[in-house]
Amino acid sequence: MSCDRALREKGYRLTPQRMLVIEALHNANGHISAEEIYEQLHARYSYSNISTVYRTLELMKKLNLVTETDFSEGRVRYHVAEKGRHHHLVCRTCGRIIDLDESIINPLKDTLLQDYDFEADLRHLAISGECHDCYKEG
Amino acid sequence: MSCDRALREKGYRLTPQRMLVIEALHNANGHISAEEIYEQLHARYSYSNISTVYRTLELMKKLNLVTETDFSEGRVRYHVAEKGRHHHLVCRTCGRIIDLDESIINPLKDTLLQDYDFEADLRHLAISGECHDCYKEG
DNA sequence: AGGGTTATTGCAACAAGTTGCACTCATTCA
DNA sequence: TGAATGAGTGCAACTTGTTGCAATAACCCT
Repeated sequence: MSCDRALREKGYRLTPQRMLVIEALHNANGHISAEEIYEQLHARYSYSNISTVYRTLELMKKLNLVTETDFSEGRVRYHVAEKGRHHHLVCRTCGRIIDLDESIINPLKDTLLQDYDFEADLRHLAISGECHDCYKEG
Repeated sequence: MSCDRALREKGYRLTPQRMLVIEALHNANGHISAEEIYEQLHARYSYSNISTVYRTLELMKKLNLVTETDFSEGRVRYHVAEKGRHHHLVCRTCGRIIDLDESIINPLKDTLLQDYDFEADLRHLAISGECHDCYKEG
């Protein structure tokens, strides 16, 4: 759906650069890096700069339009917020990734809200650890 | 207690650089950054390099001697693992930090282990969100 | 449609962290 | 004790991401 409109409605300008960043995010099926977004932007609009990509992503994070997730691969990845509310378990040994429904975090969120009056932002986590097979061997 | 001994026992060498990194970590009350560790190291041992600090911290993380925590301040901070098992709630609006006992995460850890056979590494988290006062205003 | 306002951009410099390589030196073993 | 081994280091180059600033251009208003 329309990230474009969300930006406009909040009073932000809809530049060609921003439109292309949004398009790249929507076309990516799954998680895309800033560098990959920039490649697509630059291919169609050569007077552009990766700092614009970072600034656009920063803005979209602030507006809850994208989530940022660190899979411990040296760069973070982005994902349209509404396209899938989920988390990941990342095995530090074999790299295997297990997907998780968002609801698994709800009890923790509820506890933090009730006991600490804290509204935790826990969308799209990548939780590091060890999967069953690797744990057995280690 | 003796990080020194832990390194030796695992067959790693105890160099002056490593000893000074360990000392800085132990003397710091609270969370210390790589840069701060390097300042202390360099003051006493001028032929040293910050990459050694990073490599030592990496090794100590692997051996569960230190934990690394990202307070969203542009650099991560380190902490001797045994000196306090806890987490932090960081308010993204006012920056306030609320400390949390380690046990708060246990139900989630248990769920991940039972339902997904996944041994989650959830030590020393900094959970971002909004505290009561800021949430009321937003 | 055209002009003014100011958000947004490109650029270049910067900061944190990582990596490959050649050299050093702690440890092992004869 | 002295040589061989390879873990550990310093250095320099690199990667990802951030920031200040001057120039640009999207949007609003007439």
